[in-house]
Amino acid sequence: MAAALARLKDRNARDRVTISQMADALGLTKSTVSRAMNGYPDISEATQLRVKRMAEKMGYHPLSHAQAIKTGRTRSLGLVLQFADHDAQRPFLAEFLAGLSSGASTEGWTLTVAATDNHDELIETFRTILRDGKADGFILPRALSDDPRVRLLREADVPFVLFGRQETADGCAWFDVLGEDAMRDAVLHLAELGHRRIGFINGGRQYAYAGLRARGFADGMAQAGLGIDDQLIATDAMTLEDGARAAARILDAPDPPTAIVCAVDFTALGSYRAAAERGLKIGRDLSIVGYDGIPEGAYAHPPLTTFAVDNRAAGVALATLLIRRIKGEPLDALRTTVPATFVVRSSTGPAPTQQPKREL
Amino acid sequence: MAAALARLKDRNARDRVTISQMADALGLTKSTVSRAMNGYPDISEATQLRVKRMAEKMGYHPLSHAQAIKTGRTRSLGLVLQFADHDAQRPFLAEFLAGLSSGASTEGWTLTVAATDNHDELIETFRTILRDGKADGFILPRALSDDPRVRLLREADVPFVLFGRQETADGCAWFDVLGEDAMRDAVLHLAELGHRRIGFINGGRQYAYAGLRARGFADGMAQAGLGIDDQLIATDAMTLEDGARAAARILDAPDPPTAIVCAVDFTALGSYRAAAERGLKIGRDLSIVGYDGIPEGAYAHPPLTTFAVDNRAAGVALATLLIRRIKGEPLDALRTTVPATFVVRSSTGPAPTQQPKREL
DNA sequence: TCCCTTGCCGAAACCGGTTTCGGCACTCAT
DNA sequence: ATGAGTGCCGAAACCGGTTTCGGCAAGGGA
Repeated sequence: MAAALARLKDRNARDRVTISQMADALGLTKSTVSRAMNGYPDISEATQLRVKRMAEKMGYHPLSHAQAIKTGRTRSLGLVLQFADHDAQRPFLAEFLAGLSSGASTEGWTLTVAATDNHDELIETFRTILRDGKADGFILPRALSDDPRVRLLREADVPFVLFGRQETADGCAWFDVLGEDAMRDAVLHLAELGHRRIGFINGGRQYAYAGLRARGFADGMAQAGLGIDDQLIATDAMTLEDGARAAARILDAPDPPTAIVCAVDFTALGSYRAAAERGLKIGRDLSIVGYDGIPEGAYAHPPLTTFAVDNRAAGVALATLLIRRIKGEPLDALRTTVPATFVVRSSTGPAPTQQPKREL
Repeated sequence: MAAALARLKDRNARDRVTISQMADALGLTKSTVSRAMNGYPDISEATQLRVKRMAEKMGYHPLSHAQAIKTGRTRSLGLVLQFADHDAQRPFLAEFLAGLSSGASTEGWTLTVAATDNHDELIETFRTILRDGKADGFILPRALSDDPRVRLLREADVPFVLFGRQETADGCAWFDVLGEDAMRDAVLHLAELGHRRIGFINGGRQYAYAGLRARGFADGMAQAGLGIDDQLIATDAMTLEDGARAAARILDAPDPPTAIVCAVDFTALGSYRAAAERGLKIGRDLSIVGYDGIPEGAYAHPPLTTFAVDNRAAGVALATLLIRRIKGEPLDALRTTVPATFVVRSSTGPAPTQQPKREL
């Protein structure tokens, strides 16, 4: 603790070591030290090593904003959050931030975040951050199918990475979880349990993932040799209430399903409600599979079978991708996907042999 | 949109206007422009106005990291999040961030955030941010009763503001919500409804608020002329599960209460569970008052009576307080409290005239 | 009228880095 | 031996601001 405090004071006491002090200590000039630190080829291996060792020893860390004045880059990642829409984003935010921060800091970068309410303000926010050089690039969470941020940043030639994929992937780096595979596997899992009529509650179609997950569901149904009944399909459900509504409609269809796949955990939890109102016991009369892996799912009754996505890992990945992007790596090397992990709990079970009884 | 794009490009196209361009356009020198922009008294009113008008006209914004090289200040606020403990913080995070960002940006400041998992890393994180000049001060969320961050930053003479109050308030600026008043009013509200045996489920005692809320509860009981039964008191409950456990113990006491005040909404929701397991109908057999105003409370059955705290407003307040602190305002001017707003919903009702029946 | 303030601004140094430009001392082929 | 490269580093300009210092002109008191 005492040591930590002393090191904290270092900065305030202004005994931060500068490049000139390094140069003096080494008997070199500032320029040589600078180039050695940055690995310029015109500095000999031996000198580079000597300089870097001394930096280690003296605790020399170049001041990022002093470098920025010449390089224009400040070693910080930008994140602009939008809260105008539903708040489904919130449970993920903490984990996601932790991941971003971790990914950034291991490379010596930092994270500057801003939040906006409306669209106009959003653009203005990007502009301000850029103008002030507070970020060298941006992480764009929740890719939209037609994303104005992407158009903007791409044309302005500002580095960015998407969390999510876009159809028009040219000119974009991204990281994404394979939601379509999850939806497909959900269907196959249910089919294996004997379900033949399966409903699907998709998320907001403005998001890029909606198309992918719909396709994944369809693929699963096709692979399982099952037909899709439009009456059992719902879209644009993001919240618990949306899910309850959608599930209610689906369950009240003339020929209701024995299972529902939900593209979003919240709507799965909403389906619980609709099922309960109809006297259906989840896991027995009706199977439900969610997606996201929100903590509430584990505590639900019964615990929700779902596909968990690791938002912390996503943050780490996105941060490192963006840093590489800023450093100039080609785009095609900067596209990554990971699978969601299937968590089988108790909301799925064998298909009921007869039509579920309506006890209410 | 096109205009927005053009302005975005501004920065990349490097046609950002510098202080030298300003000087040329005005027929002044850099130094005069700089001092005029910063309101130095040795520049005439007329010139200051002329310069500022021109800055407006040309869109001149001094580069914060260029200033920082001399001033050491970069116009950014630091926020270090900790996720080691329970995740009760999460639902507030989004609103809180939005508030911070908004408060910062209206003053032309930005927000640097980092997240850590463990304690050692925490200190290291502060140090790194400070060393790199990525923040001029810190916002410290969730004040602890004995907070190592406070000790550290105070001794290192780094500006900061607390979200929450401390006993040893000397040397601290803070913002807080009057949780103690809320607890007191909760008791008084219940007493007015005829309740005479009232339980209390407090939050984690490591947090500064716990002591305050306990005192508020005690004050309310005293004002209502009611005695406190230790068997109806629980502490250190933060999560829904904690609340369920605590409520179970309290409800199973020899002489159970007809109402419970909870220092944390999650534990109030947990109490719902314990009550349901005992066949008690919330709002009739058992009244519950929460605190925080989490969204889930509104959707609970029955909707939770609680004290809502505006985390967005808290963020705004904390950001502006910190900025003023960094600018050198005296500490005593930088302490603010606001009341929580009482939201009466359906989890509170008149005290049952007879002992509640145990239907289970 | 003269000197001393005072108000206002310019000149230049400075902050902590990066980058361009050259130049010196070695090879190495001729 | 000589000229042309090449490897390696120093000198100095530069980035976009801030700050110190000094000087000029106007005003005011004696």
